[in-house]
Amino acid sequence: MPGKPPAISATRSVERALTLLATVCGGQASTLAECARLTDLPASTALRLLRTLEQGEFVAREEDGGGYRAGPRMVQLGAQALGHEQLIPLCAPALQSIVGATGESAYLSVRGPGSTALYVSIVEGTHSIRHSSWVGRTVPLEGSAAGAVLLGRIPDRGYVTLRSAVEKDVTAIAAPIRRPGGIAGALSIVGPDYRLDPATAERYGLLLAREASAVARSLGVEETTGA
Amino acid sequence: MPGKPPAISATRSVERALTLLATVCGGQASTLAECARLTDLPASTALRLLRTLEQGEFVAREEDGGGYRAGPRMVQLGAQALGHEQLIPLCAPALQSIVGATGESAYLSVRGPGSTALYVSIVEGTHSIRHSSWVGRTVPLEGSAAGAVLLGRIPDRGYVTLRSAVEKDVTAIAAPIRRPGGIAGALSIVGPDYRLDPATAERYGLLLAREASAVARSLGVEETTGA
DNA sequence: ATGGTGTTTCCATTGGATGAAATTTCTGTC
DNA sequence: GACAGAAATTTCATCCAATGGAAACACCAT
Repeated sequence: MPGKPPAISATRSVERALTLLATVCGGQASTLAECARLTDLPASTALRLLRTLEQGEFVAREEDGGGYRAGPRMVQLGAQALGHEQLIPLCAPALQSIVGATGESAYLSVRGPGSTALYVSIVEGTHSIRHSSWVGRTVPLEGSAAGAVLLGRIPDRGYVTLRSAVEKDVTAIAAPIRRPGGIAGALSIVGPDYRLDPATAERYGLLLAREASAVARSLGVEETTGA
Repeated sequence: MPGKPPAISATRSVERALTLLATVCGGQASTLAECARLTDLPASTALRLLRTLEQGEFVAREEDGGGYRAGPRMVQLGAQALGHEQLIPLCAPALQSIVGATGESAYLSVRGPGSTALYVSIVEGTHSIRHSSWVGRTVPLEGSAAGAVLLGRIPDRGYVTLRSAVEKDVTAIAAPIRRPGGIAGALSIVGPDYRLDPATAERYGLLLAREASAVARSLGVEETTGA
C-alpha cells in the first residue's frame, strides 16, 4: 500500500485541524507541544490551527493559558448529537434494572467512528470493585463483545460473552437491540472475570437479551412527540 | 464595520469547515444546497469541505446519500466532552427531586459558546403540558433567567425569575450552583406562565436555591475517583 | 548565569484551496 | 414520458492562503 492514491479529494488544513480537535477532545494531548508531536505537525502550524479551533470555541485553553481542552461549542454539539440518540433515554430503565439485578456496570453502545463500538451510556454497578465509566470510549468491533453484537455475529442463544478480550481479567457480555433494518445498539455488562463465571454469565446473558428485546419492542412505537 | 481588521490569524478553510460542522450538527441545514446557502459558500467549496468532514466521520450522510447529519465521531467527542462535566451526574438527583416536587421540567445549564447559557441536562416534567427538551440549546446570557444566574446577577433571595423573556408565555426560574471561584452552573425550571404565578414562582425559586446549594456543597468534596 | 523546552511572531515561498463553469443526477410538473 | 429547474458533482486554471523554517521570547530547571 505505498502511496495511498490520495483516496479522494480532501482539504489538508481541515483534515489537520480535525485531527487536532479529536486529539485535544480525546484527552490525548493538552499542550501545544504534545499536540504537535502527536499529530506530527510543525509547532507553528499546530498553533495556528489550534487558534482557529479556539476562536470557534471548539477548544478552550486552561484559564491560566496552559493546555487545551474541549471548548463549550464542543459540549454543545455533543449534547445535541447525544440528544438525537433516542436510544439513550429508552435504555436508561433497562440499564438500571440490569444493574439492580446483577450489581455490575451496564452499558449501551452503538457503532462509533471507523470500525468501533462506542459506549454512549452507563449505569455504574454497585459492587465496590466495578468497571467504571467508559462513556465516550471506543473499542474495536473485532474482538469485543459489543462489537460482535453490532456486527450481527450473535449465537442462537441471543448474547455474546468474551473473557479477557479487550482488557485482561475483564469479561463482557452483550446482547443486541434489534431494529427493522438491522441492529440499533448493544446492551452489555462489563465486570471482573472472577465474578462472571460461566454459569453467572449465562444468567446475565439471558437477562441482557430479554431487556434488549424489550427495548427493541418499544422502538417500534416511534416518537409521538414530534419535532 | 468595514473590514474587520482580521481580528487575528486564523485559517480560513478551517473556519469555514467548522462553520459547516456547527451548521450541520446544529440541525440548521441538511442538504448541500442549504449548507452552502447558510454559510454563504459556493456549492463546490461547501461540498469539498463537507467531504473532508465526512471522511473524518464528523458528519455522515443519510444512508440513501441525501442529507448530512452529525457523524459518529461527533457523538464520541460529545460523549467525552459531556463526560467531563461532572455537574451532570451530580445534579441528576436534584433535578429529579425538583420535578417530583413541582411537576415542571427541570434543567441544568452552564456557560456555552459566546455569550450564551447552554442547557446540558434535563428531567422532563410530569404535567401533560410541559416544556420539553432544550438539551444542547443555547439562550443568550442577557435576557434569560439562567443567563442572569451564570453572570452572577442574583438578588438576595437567591434566585431569578423571568416571565415571557426568552419565549412568550414561558416563565423560567433559576438558581446558582456556586463554586469557590464563581458559579459552576444553574438549576432552572421552565414552564408556562399560567402555572407559575408569583406565589408559586417564589416557592419553586426557594426550592431551586436550596437544591442548588446542596449540589454546591457536594462539589467541595472533589473526586475521590481520580483519573 | 546557562542550557533546554515550550510558545509565539514573522515572512518569503509555493502548492493547496478556490470557485466559475460545465456536466450529470435528481427532482417534480405538465 | 418528456421537460424544466434545482441540486449534486466533476474539472481545472488561477492565485492567494496556508505553510514551516528561523528567530525571538518566555519559562523553567540546574
